[in-house]
Amino acid sequence: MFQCVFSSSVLQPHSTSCLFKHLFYHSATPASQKQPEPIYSKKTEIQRQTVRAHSVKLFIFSALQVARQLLLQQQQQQQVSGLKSPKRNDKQPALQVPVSVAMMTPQVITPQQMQQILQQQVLSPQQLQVLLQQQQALMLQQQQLQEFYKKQQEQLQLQLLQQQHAGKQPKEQQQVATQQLAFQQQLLQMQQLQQQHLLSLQRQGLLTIQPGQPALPLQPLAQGMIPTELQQLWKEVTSAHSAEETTGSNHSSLDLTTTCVSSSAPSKTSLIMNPHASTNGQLSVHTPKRESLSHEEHPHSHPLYGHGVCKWPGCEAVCEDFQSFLKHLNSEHALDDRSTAQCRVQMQVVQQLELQLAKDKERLQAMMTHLHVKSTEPKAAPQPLNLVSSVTLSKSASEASPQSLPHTPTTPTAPITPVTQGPSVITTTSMHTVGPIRRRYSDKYNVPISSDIAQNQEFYKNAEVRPPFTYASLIRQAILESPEKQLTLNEIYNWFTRMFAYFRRNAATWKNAVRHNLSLHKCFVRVENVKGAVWTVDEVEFQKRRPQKISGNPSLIKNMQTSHAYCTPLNAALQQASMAENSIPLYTTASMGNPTLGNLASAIREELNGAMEHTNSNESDSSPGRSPLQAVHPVHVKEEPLDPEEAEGPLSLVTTANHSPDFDHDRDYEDEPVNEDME
DNA sequence: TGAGGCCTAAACAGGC
DNA sequence: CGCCTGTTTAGGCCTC
Repeated sequence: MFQCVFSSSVLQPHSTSCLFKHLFYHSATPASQKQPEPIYSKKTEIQRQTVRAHSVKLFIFSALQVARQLLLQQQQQQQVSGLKSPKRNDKQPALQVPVSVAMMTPQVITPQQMQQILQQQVLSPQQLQVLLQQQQALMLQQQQLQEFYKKQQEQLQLQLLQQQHAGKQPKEQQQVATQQLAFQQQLLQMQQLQQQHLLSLQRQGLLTIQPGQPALPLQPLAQGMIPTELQQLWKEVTSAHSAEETTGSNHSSLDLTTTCVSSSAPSKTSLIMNPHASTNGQLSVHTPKRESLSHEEHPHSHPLYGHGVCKWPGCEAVCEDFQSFLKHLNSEHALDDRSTAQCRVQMQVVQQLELQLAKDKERLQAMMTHLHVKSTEPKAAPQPLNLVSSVTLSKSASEASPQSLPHTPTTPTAPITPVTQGPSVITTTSMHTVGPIRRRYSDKYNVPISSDIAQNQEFYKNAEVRPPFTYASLIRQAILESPEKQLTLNEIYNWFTRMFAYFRRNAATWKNAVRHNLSLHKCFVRVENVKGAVWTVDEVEFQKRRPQKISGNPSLIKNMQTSHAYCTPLNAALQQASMAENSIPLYTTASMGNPTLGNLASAIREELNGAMEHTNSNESDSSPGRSPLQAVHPVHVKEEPLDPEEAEGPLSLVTTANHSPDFDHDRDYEDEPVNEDME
């Protein structure tokens, strides 16, 4: 970086501003991005590793030093001008600049030079002045707050003592507590102010925060403090501040050694924010403070001491008692390179853990939110984990209990959940085509498919959840739902796509399966009709192929429920509750909206949710909510164009008779042009 | 472990 | 020829 500035031929001897800009840049660049030669004392950097933030003064001083160096170079160049090319002449000395500056003993700069340099700064002198004034004002404020806080503390203690003796005046206590609270809020505001100031300095490049240093976590930490911690912090601030004040006068002398050696004060701001920054140069408020707290209050419970072993990372030295531990701590883990490095590593570990914790918390929150929603509705509509779900929830909640809200026949409800399908969303297809897809139980276990479909109609329509029924059962259901108990193949197709979002994609696959099932199973009888062939159901044959009935066997039902990934609790409820509805092929909207069934199902479902929720939540998590319109994959529609002629034929009767509420958007699946027009 | 059920894929044929 | 419908076969997975 320095090379690119100094060795470059671009840099002419007169371009001091350029030099300062680069110098400024480097001084404001995190150490990890820097060249091995920092602008201030490399020795200090390596040995202490404590200076992590550069104060404005330090920067000014460095700039002045470089300016001096540059002036010297210019003088030398003037003396040797014509002897060497500027390029070569610049190159070597320029590289030395930072080092020489760093190692140089402080020198006095004339006011003219100072003025010159300041004029060439990236920041104007006025800006610097303002920043310095801001810092001083903050310091002043802090002092005032500190004094005020002390007074408050004394007052509080006095009052507490008085009240202990008198045992009265809870009102005053409240007032004091309120004052304390207000003051703590003031403290927090103060810290916020300082944080903002810190950030502003950072943005302006005047202050360097090392990557990984908790400049931002500082605020949450401060906010998370309990009053006692704040109090302790103030004590530490007080001591550190007074220490800083003692060395503060040296700053004005622009003494590099003082500034750097007083690495205990790398910057006023950081010092204010964190007195412990002096120990390792990192803004760590929380851990050391807690350490000291616990150390004071519980002398023998040190976070670094436990079970007779020093818990310093990588140490594990055996200390027989606490005193020996303290000796060990002071001797082996004193403030040196190793300790500070280890501390920094530990800090990064903590940061990583905090990051992980935050992520896990977020995940937990999402899970809880999701489960809470699930527990309030008998059959959750697809709940994508995004902000749209809030709309979806309220909507689906009303949809899930259609008895509460009568359907408006012309308004498809699902399009309110505008969740687009994206690769980031785990689709139910991907989830269910592998595992649970095999678990079809309705045939075997006599779970009324019509009830399930009726109760979860909206769910199936909107969620790409594979229905837990075999193709044969679905085909039979489709046929039985028709007024004449017969359907053409295309009508069966339409029924599938209309009733299940799942079957709006991969049409070639499932249609092939439908045809395969129609041909394979004897229960499906092909009847030649005037318009062609229609399919009917031979119930006798259908019952024949379901010999394994376990209805009435609770244990098997339970196993079925627990092992089933779809709609299990609801089916369990329906198993017991919806016999009134059972296998009525032509269920109506009224039957769908039976409040008793719905409530009972919900109640039973809640009772069962302990073991089932996770499966359902998985299901729901993997079921992206989507509107039917969006769920209709245009590609698939085009791949498998449905016959609009059929839609106007017998199918219209079927849908009109049975699903008038959804007829309009059912048509959308059947009539592609309309669908696209609507979209 | 084997049988049966189910799903998926594919080939093939006939009709429109 | 392409598409739809219908049949058949094969393989794999799952449950019992």
